[in-house]
Amino acid sequence: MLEMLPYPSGALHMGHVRNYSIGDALARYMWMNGYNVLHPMGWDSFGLPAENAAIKNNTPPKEWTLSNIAAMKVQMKRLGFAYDWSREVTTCLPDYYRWNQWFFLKLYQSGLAYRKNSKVNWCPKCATVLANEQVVGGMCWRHEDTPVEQRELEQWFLRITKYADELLRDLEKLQGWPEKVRIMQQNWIGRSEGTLVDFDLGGTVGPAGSTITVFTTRVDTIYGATSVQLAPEHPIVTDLIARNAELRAQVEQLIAEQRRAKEAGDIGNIEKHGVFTGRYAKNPYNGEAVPVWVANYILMDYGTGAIMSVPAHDERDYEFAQKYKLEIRLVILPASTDPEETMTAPPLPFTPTDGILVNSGEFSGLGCEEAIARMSAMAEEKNFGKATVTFRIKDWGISRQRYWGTPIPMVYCEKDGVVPLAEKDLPVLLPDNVPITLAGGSPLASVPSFLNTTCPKCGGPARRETDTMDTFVDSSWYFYRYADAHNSGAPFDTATIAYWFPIDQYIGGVEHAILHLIYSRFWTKFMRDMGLVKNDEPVTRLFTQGMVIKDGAKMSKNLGNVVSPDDMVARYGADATRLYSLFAAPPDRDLDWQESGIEGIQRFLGRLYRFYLRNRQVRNSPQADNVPPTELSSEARSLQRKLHQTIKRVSHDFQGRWHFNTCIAAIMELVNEIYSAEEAIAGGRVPPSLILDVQRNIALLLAPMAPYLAHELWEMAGETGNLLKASWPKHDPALAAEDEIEIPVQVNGKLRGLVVVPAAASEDEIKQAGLADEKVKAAIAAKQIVKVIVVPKKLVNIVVR
RNA sequence: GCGAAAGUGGCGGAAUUGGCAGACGCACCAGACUUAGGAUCUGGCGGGUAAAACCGUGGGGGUUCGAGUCCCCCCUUUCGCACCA
Repeated sequence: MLEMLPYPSGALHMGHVRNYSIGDALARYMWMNGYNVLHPMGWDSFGLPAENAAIKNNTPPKEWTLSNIAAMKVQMKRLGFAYDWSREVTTCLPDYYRWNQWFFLKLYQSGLAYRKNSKVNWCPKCATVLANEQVVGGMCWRHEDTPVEQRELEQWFLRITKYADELLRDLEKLQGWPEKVRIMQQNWIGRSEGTLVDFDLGGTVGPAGSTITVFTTRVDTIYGATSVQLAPEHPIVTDLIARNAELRAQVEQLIAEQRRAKEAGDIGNIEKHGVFTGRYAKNPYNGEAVPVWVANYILMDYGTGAIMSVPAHDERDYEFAQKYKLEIRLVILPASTDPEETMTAPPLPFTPTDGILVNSGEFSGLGCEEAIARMSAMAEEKNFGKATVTFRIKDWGISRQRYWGTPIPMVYCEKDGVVPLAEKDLPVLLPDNVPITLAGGSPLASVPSFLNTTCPKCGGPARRETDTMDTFVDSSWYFYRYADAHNSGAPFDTATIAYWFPIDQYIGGVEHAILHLIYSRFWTKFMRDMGLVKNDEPVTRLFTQGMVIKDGAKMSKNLGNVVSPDDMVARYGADATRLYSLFAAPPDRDLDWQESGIEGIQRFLGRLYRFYLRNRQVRNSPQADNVPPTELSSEARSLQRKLHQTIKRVSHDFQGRWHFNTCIAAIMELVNEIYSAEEAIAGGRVPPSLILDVQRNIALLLAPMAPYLAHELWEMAGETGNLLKASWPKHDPALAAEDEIEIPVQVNGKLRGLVVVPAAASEDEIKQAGLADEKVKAAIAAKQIVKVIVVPKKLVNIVVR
């Protein structure tokens, strides 16, 4: 049972309290059901806020982070979450991050970590690089108002794309994950099957034989291609503008437009512009030379950065062709059972894939799908293209120009170039007393004692890599460490992992649907391939809880609507705080925090407590003197029935849908029932053994959700053993059963009366009782009964005319 | 634009399979206890009516003896994706 570990910002917020209250309730429930539950906690403790705090308060990141951890641990303990602290994982400590470095070396050896000069996302506020996943709508994921810039930098990348296909395919296996998260990952991976086709530029531009390779998912429409469109940053364009000043100016404008749109996050709405290069490229299928354009709606980082433009069968191409009066050539007709329709030209652009090819040489008459297969095969045969698969997901850039992260264990030697450290030289320790600025550039580069080292290969002078790792590296495998937290010879022991993994249940916010959860899946697959783990996936079941809302908005410091857990605990107690976070909404939905709501919970707990206080003497009653149900007073029998019904309802919700709000409501109903039986209890009409039974069971039912009070009540009921080791109660169906039930009687579907019948009444008896009801009689007087519907135990409906 | 989820009293939310809509809690009203009540206990509480009738689950149609629940169309909100070739 695992909840996502927090970033140690200094204080828990209500979102954490909710997340951990859900997880703790489930862990405790599982313990009471006899399972061996591993329920750990840790700290995702590298990252930028520690550096910001260092600047602001002049406190070293390490000090700030460790004191935050200490403070938050106190908060967690106060809330009563049952974690195994002996397995605590703190990612910023060397005994953890050394294994990040170890993994990095393994990745490097496997060719999965590599260095590349590339255009990267740069957040000026963070003064560091961001992974693609950390760019949200053109903005930094941490600074919603800061546009991400593009910079050219040399960076370390992890080859997550090697697993792109498997990451996509295995989503199928994750049936215990929310559909929504699977779809988000599927979109992120963005697999697309298509064809690469070379358009020959030979004789028209550049050196003879040079080609433009386009990527298309609709090669079947290629006879309708009337131009080729290049991304403004395409290498061929770069080459062309080097020799054409006029074109250069125009292309630069396109680039600027594209960049602006990207930064504004509305690249989807960019006004399509283009410029003709004056060159032509040859369509290898029909030998036709089509004009080559540069257009701002073509992105260099998708596919090949070049497309064939088929205006008749693509919306974007259609729009573009209309604007520039390019030829629009129809090559697909609708395939319809109606021959008339098949012959008529469809409204343009016509994009379905179930049409029939026309004007397409030898391929005319084929259906689209078959045409795609045959045309791809032909391209490969004749060596001008091939079927291919592209992905939207890119390799994971992990270099960060920051101090507070895992040092990357590589050195640069003048003689030997890039050299990995040996495993025995790990960990590369993060030095203390490093001046932190947000000036940009890696802070570690300013620390000579860190920077200057010797080459592991030749022993000559070398300098260390000064970038640190993205913190998502830390969280990609932290949960494995819980299972073997003190292993100093390996990240963990494989056999131990095989016992605990995959994680049965992981709980956290949906905001990690892509970043953390896709990196973790990648990391697991890599570890499996190196033989370190046996599972293909880290997490069998994932649950994403809703946000905590106040006054209609997500709690945030900016809006000033945060509720402090410490305040709540001080005013209402830990149990009430936890219980309210479970009661106010089902866990998958957003929760609206209302101060008056938690007061109601506190009242309920008080009511419950007073019942135990008033009836302390029952603890001495012999449990064995059970009175047969038939000999109980009606008040006692009602109470007994309600008790067993409550056990049934609470157990059911714990096993199924985790609607703790209705669990708590059920226990409240039971307490209300107790209060209505108060007089009977005082009058001695409820046997002490039954009262004691009620007391013991309520303590058990409440134990997962309100542990402090539950333990106290458990003792008040005369028990001394550990409540978590007591078994979860079972209801007795016979005792839960009603003797009599109320049956609504409808006439033509409208409620007209209520009759009380024995629970075991036959259909006919129910029907007769319904027909005999005075109100019903009145409603059907002078009407003809067409039929009578009797649903056993549910209702009677009399249809009259 | 595409995809998903949601829409129920004054509020948070119940109604697990088509079967008494509004459990439970909050707020509110009344009463009891009390010097006092922001404590506690009891009762009331969708709209409407003197009481009924009747009307009520975003709107409009439909299926059914019966629809919050199933089907069709539409509206609103939230989230995700968005020239992905």
